[in-house]
Amino acid sequence: MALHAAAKQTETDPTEVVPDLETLIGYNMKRAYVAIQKDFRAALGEGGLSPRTFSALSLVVAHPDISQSSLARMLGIERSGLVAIIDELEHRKLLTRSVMPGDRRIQALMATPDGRVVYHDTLATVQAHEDRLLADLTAAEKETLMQLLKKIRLTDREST
Amino acid sequence: MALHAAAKQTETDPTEVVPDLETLIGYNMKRAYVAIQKDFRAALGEGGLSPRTFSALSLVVAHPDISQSSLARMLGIERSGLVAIIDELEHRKLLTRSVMPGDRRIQALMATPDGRVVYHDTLATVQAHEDRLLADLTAAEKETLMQLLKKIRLTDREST
DNA sequence: CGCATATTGTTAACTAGGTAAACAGTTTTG
DNA sequence: CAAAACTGTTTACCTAGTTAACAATATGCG
Repeated sequence: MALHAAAKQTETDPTEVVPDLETLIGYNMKRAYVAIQKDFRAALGEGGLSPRTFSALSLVVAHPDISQSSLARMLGIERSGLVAIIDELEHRKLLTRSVMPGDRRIQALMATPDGRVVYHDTLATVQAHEDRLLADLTAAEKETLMQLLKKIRLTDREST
Repeated sequence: MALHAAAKQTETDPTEVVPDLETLIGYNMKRAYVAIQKDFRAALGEGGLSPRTFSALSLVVAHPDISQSSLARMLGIERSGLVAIIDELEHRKLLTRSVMPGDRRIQALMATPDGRVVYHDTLATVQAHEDRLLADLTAAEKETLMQLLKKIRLTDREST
C-alpha cells in the first residue's frame, strides 16, 4: 500500500502534489465513456436509436426468437425495464413479438427485415463516428484498448 | 423470407459472422464502466460517498475557495445540478460554504479537516478495490489503459 | 452616475434509464 | 392435483442529470 504515500499539506499549496482523481481508472473511464456516448447520440441524430435500444436490437438480430427474459439477462438489466425498449422497437416496426408455440408465456422476439437493415446501417454509422472520435489512436492502440476493456468486463462476476 | 436459413444459422453459431456490438468501443466501454462503478459503490458501502460526490470533494480539496460555478464546469455538469451534491457534503460537514469577500454572489467552498481526511481515506479505499478488480491486468497494462482513456477524454471538445 | 447586461446560487419541473414489488397467465415439479 | 417457478407487464420509486426561471449581486459603458 505505498499508494497512500504523500498526503502533504494542501491548505494553500496549489501545486497539486495531492494524489487525486486522475489516478483512478474509474474516473478516467467515466470521462471517456461520457465522451463516447455523446458521440453515439450525435451520430444517430434526433430521431435515432438510443444506445440501449440499439444494443437490444443488435442482440435480437443475433439471436432470433430470443425471449425477453433472456435478452434482459444479456443486457444486464431487469426484464421489467426491457418492456419499454421492446415496445419502442416494435412500434418502429424493427422487430415483432410472437407467442412461442409450446410455451405461451414467452413472447419470441424476431427482427423484421427493416430491423436488420436499420441495425446494419446504424452499426456502420456508429463505427464511422467512433473512428473519427478516436482518430488520435492508432489501430494498434484501439485494439489494445478493446482487449483491456474486455478483460475488465470479465472481472464483473455478477453479470450472468 | 429467403433469409430463414441465414437466421437459423446465427441461432446456435457462436462464431459471430455478423458484425456486432462487440466490435464497438462504446459498448465495451460501457460494460467496463458499469463494472468499475459497481465496484466503487461496493467499496464505499451503504453510507458511503457516491462517485459524483467523491469527485466534487476531491476537486474542492485540490482547489480551496473554488466557486460552485467553476466546480460545475470542472465536473462537466450544470451548476443547478451541483447544488444537491454540495448540500450533501455540507450536511456531512466535509466542506463549508462561505461568502467570498469582494463578491457576495460567490459561495467559496472549502474542505473541512474532516473532509480532507475522508477524501484521503476514500481515495485509498477506492484505489485498493480498483487494484483488486483489475488484478488480471499488469501494471503496464493499467498504465496503458489510463493513457488511452485520457486520450479519448481529450477528444471531447465540448466540455469547457 | 445610471442602466443594461452578465454572473452566481438556487428552486422547480422535467427527462432518461433504470430498480423493486406485485400481478395474472402459464408451465413445471413434487 | 397442488405448490412452486417463470414470463411479461404495470406501478411506484430512485438517481443523476437537464432546462428555464428567479433574486441578489457585479460589471461595462454612455
